[in-house]
Amino acid sequence: MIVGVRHDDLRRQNRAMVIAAVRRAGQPSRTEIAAATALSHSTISTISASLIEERIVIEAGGSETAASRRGRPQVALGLNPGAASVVAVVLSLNALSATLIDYAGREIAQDVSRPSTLTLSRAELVEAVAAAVRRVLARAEAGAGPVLRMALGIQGITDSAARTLLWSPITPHSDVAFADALEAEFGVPATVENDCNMIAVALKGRAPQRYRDNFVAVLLSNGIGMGLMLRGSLFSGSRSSGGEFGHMTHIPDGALCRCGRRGCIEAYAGNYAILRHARGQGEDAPPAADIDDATMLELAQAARARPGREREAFARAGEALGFGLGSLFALIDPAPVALVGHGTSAFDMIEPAMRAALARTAGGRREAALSFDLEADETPLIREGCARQALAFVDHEIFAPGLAPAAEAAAPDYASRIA
Amino acid sequence: MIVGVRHDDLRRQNRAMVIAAVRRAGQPSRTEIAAATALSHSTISTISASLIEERIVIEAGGSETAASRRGRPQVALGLNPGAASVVAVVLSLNALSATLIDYAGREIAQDVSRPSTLTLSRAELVEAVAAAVRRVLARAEAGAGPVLRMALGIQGITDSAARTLLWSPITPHSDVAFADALEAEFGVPATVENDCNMIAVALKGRAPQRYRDNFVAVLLSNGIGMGLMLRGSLFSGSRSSGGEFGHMTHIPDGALCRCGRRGCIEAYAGNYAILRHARGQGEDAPPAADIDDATMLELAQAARARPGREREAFARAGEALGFGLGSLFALIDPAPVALVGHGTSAFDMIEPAMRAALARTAGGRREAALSFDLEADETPLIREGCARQALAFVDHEIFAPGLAPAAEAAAPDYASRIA
DNA sequence: ATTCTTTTTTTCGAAGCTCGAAAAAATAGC
DNA sequence: GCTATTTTTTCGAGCTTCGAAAAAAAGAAT
Repeated sequence: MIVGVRHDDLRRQNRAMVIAAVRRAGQPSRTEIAAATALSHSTISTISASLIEERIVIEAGGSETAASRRGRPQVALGLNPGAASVVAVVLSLNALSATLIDYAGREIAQDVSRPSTLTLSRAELVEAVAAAVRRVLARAEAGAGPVLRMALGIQGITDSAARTLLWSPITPHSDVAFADALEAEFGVPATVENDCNMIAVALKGRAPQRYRDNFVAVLLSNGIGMGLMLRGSLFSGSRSSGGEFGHMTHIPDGALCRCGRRGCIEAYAGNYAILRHARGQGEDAPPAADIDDATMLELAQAARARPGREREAFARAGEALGFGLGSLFALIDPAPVALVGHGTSAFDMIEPAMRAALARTAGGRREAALSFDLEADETPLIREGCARQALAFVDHEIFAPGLAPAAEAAAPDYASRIA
Repeated sequence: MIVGVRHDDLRRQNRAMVIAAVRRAGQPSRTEIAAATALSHSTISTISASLIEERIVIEAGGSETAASRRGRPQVALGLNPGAASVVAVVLSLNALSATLIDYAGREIAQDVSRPSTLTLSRAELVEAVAAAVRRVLARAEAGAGPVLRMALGIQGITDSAARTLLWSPITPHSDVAFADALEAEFGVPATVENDCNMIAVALKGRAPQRYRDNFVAVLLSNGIGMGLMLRGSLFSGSRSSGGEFGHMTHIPDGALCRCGRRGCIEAYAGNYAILRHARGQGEDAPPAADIDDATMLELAQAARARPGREREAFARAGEALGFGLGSLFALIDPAPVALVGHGTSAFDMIEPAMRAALARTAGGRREAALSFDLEADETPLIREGCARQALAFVDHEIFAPGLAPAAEAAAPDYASRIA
């Protein structure tokens, strides 16, 4: 339902805007905030006064105010690190980390452990996560702000409310209600986020100029994941965490996929598929659940050294990715593409076939000059994305609370073209 | 850049909201508008007073006020048909229509003609459209409101600013600048819209309950088109009119497509592909540009009558559509699907193979019970979509002018899940 | 050392918007 | 004709933002 804009929404909205401007710019002066938000100086003055009074923002004693020009020096504002904190948890195959992050986005404490995720029972898995959070909270210094949000990044499919892990390759259990468990124990709102979505959030945060409105992050590991940003915000399907790029069909009724179906992109481009082909096991060989990085590096070396099955396996992976990206571009044209994960270490073996395939698709016709950003280690990105996502929640829903902004307020289509 | 909400944006926004509420509800009372927008009665009273003074809205003399209850009767408000008018032009293969529509959305006049679009020169094609607009304007009655917007719906690819037809199967010319030509002659802002996008807009207007946030309209004709609605607004790619579902890859290096590439969905599911296969011409046979509906009906009859090439051709079309939809669902899960166009008349021959293919995809796993809405005649939908799109522009940009609403105002991701 | 310039930030009154309560309007029921 | 009921308008209060002017704080000039 369309809903009108009330008068108090206005303040809420502008408060959120000021917080966002400070988070983005780091240590902006009031004048810079006014310029960034197009609000008047007096308004910024009023809003920042109340934010300072509430200890959300602090005056960061005009330290490195660049070359001090003439005139009254700007006084830098910064987010008060002690205003709040959030927990970012990253759970992947046999690896778990929990990180406590202050309101300014800096790491306070971290706990890393290596549970055997494939063999743990459902209760043990949940307990492992809870215990990691417990440990990292115990490790926090006295001055840390109250924990106001937790985000758990996991490879797999979550429900659309981000409360439950529906399915994941790292555990045999389905429908694991992580968010409820964490909320029950710690009394802090929590969400379960898809790892690739968090990667996309992190990329947008790191390079907002490059990763602006539409882009895609593809994770190359044992499986193939995707995080999709459309019109500047994360796109997840209507019913689940969305973006299952790896399970688009590449070859109808083709190679056996980990998901039980046939011909998925992943069944050609996932690590298990590359390994399977390199070892000449045929397309019906059951996918390996856990392949260590060293094995994949060996395969890549072998592929570089001489023609043969290994080289062919990487080329087939590239071909699958190229056709998949071509179809993706045909549909939604998400210009920059980031490839993330250990699989990128063999990108030199993958790229030629990928570009060749892409060039043969309709979506790829404008992509001849497309460059791919590579990032081998996905874990820091996932952690960073979780932290950003959690902090954004605190910014909007706790420090600028009120009614949700009208969905209607999104720019209408004919206008969005002009912008 | 994020931009703050100014004080006057508020009025603009709420004005637009009231206009939208009236357009949606038809003849609502002030009380109903207040309920729909969650604004107070006093605000609605003020805003509607000024809209009435400006002759945008009129009091529609409490006519059919249902069973007149006790109390002061509601006075229905309606859009003033004479406040403005828009022109919706639909150009398709060898067919052209221009329709003048009043501000209340009712048809005032129409002009239908049959130019040979494939053989006209670029200038003649533009002139044909301009002439149709000229004729329909001449046919308007005296009381019609000023024309404030034109929208031209065409099969093909338009630029992202909706000003130029980049490519279309209905003409050999590319980069036809229809919008500039129309604006130059008539002095009215004009846009060129993709036909399938307009179909999606029309569906949303006709059944907003069913076609709400995420859905897709697929046009089955000589080519395969798609209109994609994401989060309640039309999605077009970053650079062009987007959604080239028909050119997602079905079979790598497969059948020859009209676009010159190989293996596109269209190269199996388009009319020319069905015809080609039914006649045993092989996958490299050049696509026919114009196939009349009677031919396709004959093929469907033959397929129904007996097994053979015709039946096989429709099954292959279904299979291509099924795998394509499966990939689409894997990516973005746009729950309701509408199939539009003359191709739906053979849907009984297409559906079984389509569902079978869909069931074999990851995206199709939840779609067993998916029902497809069929609509054989696409032209009225395109016209309706153009009219709605043009009227929405008048509503927002002319009758509630001001700065574009902040893009930032879109609901943040964690919130959108709850809604 | 003092005054002038320049730039940032705050203050203050004005204008605009929405809201709630109360009043006015308009009709059905008795 | 009076009362009850519902819709619509009116009016003052309370926010918010804005522009202009004032205040603050520093470097530059004398």
